[in-house]
Amino acid sequence: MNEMNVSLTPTEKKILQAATEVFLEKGRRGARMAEIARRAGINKALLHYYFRSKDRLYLMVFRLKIRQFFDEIFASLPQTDDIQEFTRQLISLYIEKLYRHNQVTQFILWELAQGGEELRHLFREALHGNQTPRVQYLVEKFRTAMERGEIARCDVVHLILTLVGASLYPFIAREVVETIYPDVQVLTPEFVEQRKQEVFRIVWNGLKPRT
Amino acid sequence: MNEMNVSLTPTEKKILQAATEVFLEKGRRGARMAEIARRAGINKALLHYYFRSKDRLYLMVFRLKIRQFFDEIFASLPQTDDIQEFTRQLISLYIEKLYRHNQVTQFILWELAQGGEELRHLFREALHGNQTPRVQYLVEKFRTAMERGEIARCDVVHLILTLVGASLYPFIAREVVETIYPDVQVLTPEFVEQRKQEVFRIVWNGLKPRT
DNA sequence: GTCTATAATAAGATAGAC
DNA sequence: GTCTATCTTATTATAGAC
Repeated sequence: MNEMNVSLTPTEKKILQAATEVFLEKGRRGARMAEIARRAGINKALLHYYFRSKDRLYLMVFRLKIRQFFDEIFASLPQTDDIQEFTRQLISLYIEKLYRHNQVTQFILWELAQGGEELRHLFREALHGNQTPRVQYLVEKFRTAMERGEIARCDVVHLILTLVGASLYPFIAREVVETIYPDVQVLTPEFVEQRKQEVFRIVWNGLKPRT
Repeated sequence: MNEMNVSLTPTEKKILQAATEVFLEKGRRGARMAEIARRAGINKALLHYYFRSKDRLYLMVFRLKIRQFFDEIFASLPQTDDIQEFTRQLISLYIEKLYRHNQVTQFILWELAQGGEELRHLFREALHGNQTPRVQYLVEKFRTAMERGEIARCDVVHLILTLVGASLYPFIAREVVETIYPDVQVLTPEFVEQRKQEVFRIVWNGLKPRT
């Protein structure tokens, strides 16, 4: 689950591993090259030999993780034509990925806190690049269902904001949530399953055709 | 809207103002004392004269803002006994505060990214201190309504996670959201009103008694 | 490729004059 | 209270030997 891309030398892998850890814990600015070197079992000079600067190293780590995350999601989009089932599986997939790629949610948090510039960059790239068909597939799916009257006409943007916000929040605010509700353990299969069901229930309530 | 507490000297106010700006932009570690001093129109020595260290200054700024935020919310909790109306007003109040105290959401983001230690501290303080009655007022309100059958029995924790997540997300991911949906402007009265309605609609769907 | 040593500078904190 | 000058340490980055 933690492998970096193959076709990297063992040293590069060690560095990326260590860098990931430190950037996650301390953030882009708070991270220290010396600590990354220490955890990778090498020295600072070698970091610069391989990645030239702290900034380049950060971008390498960050983009690798985020791309991997979204690639996995788009690679396994549900195929069913039943829009209710599609929605259920989509939410389940998204929350499952948030759960399994916990590092990614942490990176997203850091990025958002800094203004999200790198995230915007990646999104623009994805939207203008070869990800476009996959993104459009999603939008088309809902648009078609809406035209067919299989789901209610509604503001799709707000619905997506609700879906993403409700899914993401427990993972990014994990420590706080677990403090306020001591019997909640976010990173457990049980909680994740409950969350999938709850988000689907609430989103589908907002989608299903008015009767 | 931006005033710091009164009973502060003009210099202290200037410092807190400047510190707030810089900590918001750069985060706790990324912020530079020299820049805070420059924006406050003074020099570094004076910062330490008033606040002893960067850490103390940060905590002062952070706690001031967050306390003010939650105090305002708890001070104006809706009073109605109609649970539907109560829920509507509660969501409206929360989103309105997120909108008006945009700096607070930014601080919350930074804090969460760092693991939320300071936030946890404040919550524990609030839960064990004189805020307890107000917090319990909220919980009791929903519990009572549930016992009376005015709302469906459901997992209140998940409902609150949905409420908070759906409300908070557009504000913390503003830059990204506005990149993906170029016609959305989060910090406008129009969007804020739409969001209030949407979150209420979706939450109430999850609350209203099964028929 | 990997290391040691060191440069160059950035940053928090303080001393001491006024 | 406020300033200038300075200390001390941390930190990124590089030079140069092996």
